[in-house]
Amino acid sequence: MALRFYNTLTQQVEEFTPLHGNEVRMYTCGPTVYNYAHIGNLRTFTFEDILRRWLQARGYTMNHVMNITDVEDKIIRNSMAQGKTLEEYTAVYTKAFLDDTALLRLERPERYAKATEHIDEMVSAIETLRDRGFTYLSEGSTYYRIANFPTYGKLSHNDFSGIRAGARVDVDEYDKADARDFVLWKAKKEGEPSWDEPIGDGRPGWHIECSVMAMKYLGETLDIHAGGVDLVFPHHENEIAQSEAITGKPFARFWLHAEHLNVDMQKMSKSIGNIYTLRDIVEMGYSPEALRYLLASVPYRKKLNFTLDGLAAASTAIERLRNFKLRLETDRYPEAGEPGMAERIAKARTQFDEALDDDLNTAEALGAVFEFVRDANTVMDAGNFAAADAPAALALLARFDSVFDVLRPTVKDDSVSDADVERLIGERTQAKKSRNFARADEIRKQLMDAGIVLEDTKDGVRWKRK
RNA sequence: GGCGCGGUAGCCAAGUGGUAAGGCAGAGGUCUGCAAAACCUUUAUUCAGCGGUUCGAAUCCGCUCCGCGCCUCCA
Repeated sequence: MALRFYNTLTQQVEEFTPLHGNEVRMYTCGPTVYNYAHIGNLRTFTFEDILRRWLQARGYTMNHVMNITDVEDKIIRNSMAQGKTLEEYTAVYTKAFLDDTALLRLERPERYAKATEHIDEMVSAIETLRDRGFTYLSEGSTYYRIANFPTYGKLSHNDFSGIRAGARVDVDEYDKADARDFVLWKAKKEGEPSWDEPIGDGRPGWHIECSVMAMKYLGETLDIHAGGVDLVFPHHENEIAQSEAITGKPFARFWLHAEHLNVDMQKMSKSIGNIYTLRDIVEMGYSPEALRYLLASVPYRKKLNFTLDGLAAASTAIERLRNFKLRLETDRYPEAGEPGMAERIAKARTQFDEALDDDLNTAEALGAVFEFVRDANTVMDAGNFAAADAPAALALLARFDSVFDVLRPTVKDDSVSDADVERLIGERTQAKKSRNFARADEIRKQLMDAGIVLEDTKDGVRWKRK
C-alpha cells in the first residue's frame, strides 16, 4: 500500500504524492517565542519530525519551512514588562527553542522564517486583499471580511452560513462587522512596537505571517501544512481564507494535525502546575531520547496521556533496543545458523514500512521491531543466529533509528574516556582471573558511577554508557 | 447547542468483519564468582454496556453510559 495520510480537509485517509516531482513542500506552524516550549508543543514538533523523516525514508526530498512567531500580544506584554526590546526578548526563547529541538533530535527544517523579517510581504498581501475587497477598516485596524470568502469553514467543517455580513457583533475591544472576522493589521497602541506602513501604523495579526511566509518560500500550493489540532480553527482556517483569496488556488493539499497531549489525564495548565518543559524532564534525570520515544510512540492523531511512569517505560524500552543492537555488534555468531532468518528480517522491515505508510502508525511500527527483537534474541540464546544475518538485522535497526532516532545515548557524563574504560576493563579482567572479585567489583562500581555499565558475556566484556 | 475524538490486560497501546500485535510493570526461570545487567517464558475465553446485522464483530448499525477537544490568536 502506498504512503497515505489523514487529511483534515477531506476527513479521509488519502494517498500522498507531492505536486512537484520528488520534492515535498511542507509548512509547519512553529513556536511563538514568549516562553520555553512545553512537552505539548514538543509532541507536535516531534510528530512533524517523524513525518519529514519518513517522507525522506520513502525517497522524497524535503523543502520544509517553519515559522517563528516573534511578534504577538504575549511577547509584547512580557518584553515591555521586562524593559526589553522585542528582539532582546525573543532571542532568548528562540535560542531555547533551537536548543530544545536539537536535544530532542528534531531535524532542522530547510528554513526557519521569522515574522518580523517578513513585514513588507505581509503588508503587500494585506494590500492585495484590500484591493480585492476582502478587508475593511475599523478604528485603524484592518480586518478580513469572511462573508466575502464563501468556503470559509471548509477545513474545520464549521458551517458559518448563518452568520450574515453586516450583523454587527460587539466583541470585547474590537469593533468587527462579523464575529468571525479577524484582524490582519492591528492599529498601534501607544508604547507598543509598531511598523509605520501605508496600511497604517501598527503590527501584523497572527494569521497573515503564515500565509505570506509559506507562499513566499513554497509557492501558492503547499503539499503539506501541519500543526496542532487547536490550530485548525481559527488559525489554519484563516490562513486558507487569506491565501486563497490572494491566489485563487488551493493553499495546501494535505492538512495534518497532531492531537494534544494531556498530563495525568488533565490538560496542561498553569493553574494545575503540570506544565513540563524538556529542561524539567532532563533535570529529573530522564534522557531526551526517552521523551522523544514517548512522544513518537503514540500515533499522532491520538491523545497522548503523559505520565512520568510512561517516561520511565520509554527509557526501559529504549534500553532493550540498545542492548539488542549492542549484542548484534559484539557477540560472536556461528557461520551456520537457523535458516529463514533473512526472510524474517525482511518481513519485519516490510511491516515497519507499511505501518508508517499507514498515516504514520508508529505504535504498529514499533510492534514490528520488538517482535523481531524477541525472535532474534531467542535464536541467539539458542546459539542458532548465523553471523551472516547480523548485517541485515543491524540494517533493520538503522531503518528504525532513521525515523525514531533514540538508539544513540545522550552522553551526560564524559569524565571517563573510552580508552580509560578499556583500560579499566582490562584491569578488571585480570582481577577476575586471579579471583580478586573485590577489586573487580570495585572497578565495575567505579565505572557505574560514571554512567558506564559493564556486562560479562561468554564472548567477553561489553560496555555501554547509560 | 454545533463540529470532532476516544473508551482494548495494573499502565501505555496496535488491530476497523475471520477468531486479541507490541512496550512497561508483575510472576517464574536461564546465564553468572556475584549480578544491579542481559535473555527467555508467562499474564485479556475477551475488547464501556445493551440490543441488532452476519456463518462469523473489538471491528458494521442503533441506543445508553463515561472521558476529552475545538467553537476569536492555546501545539
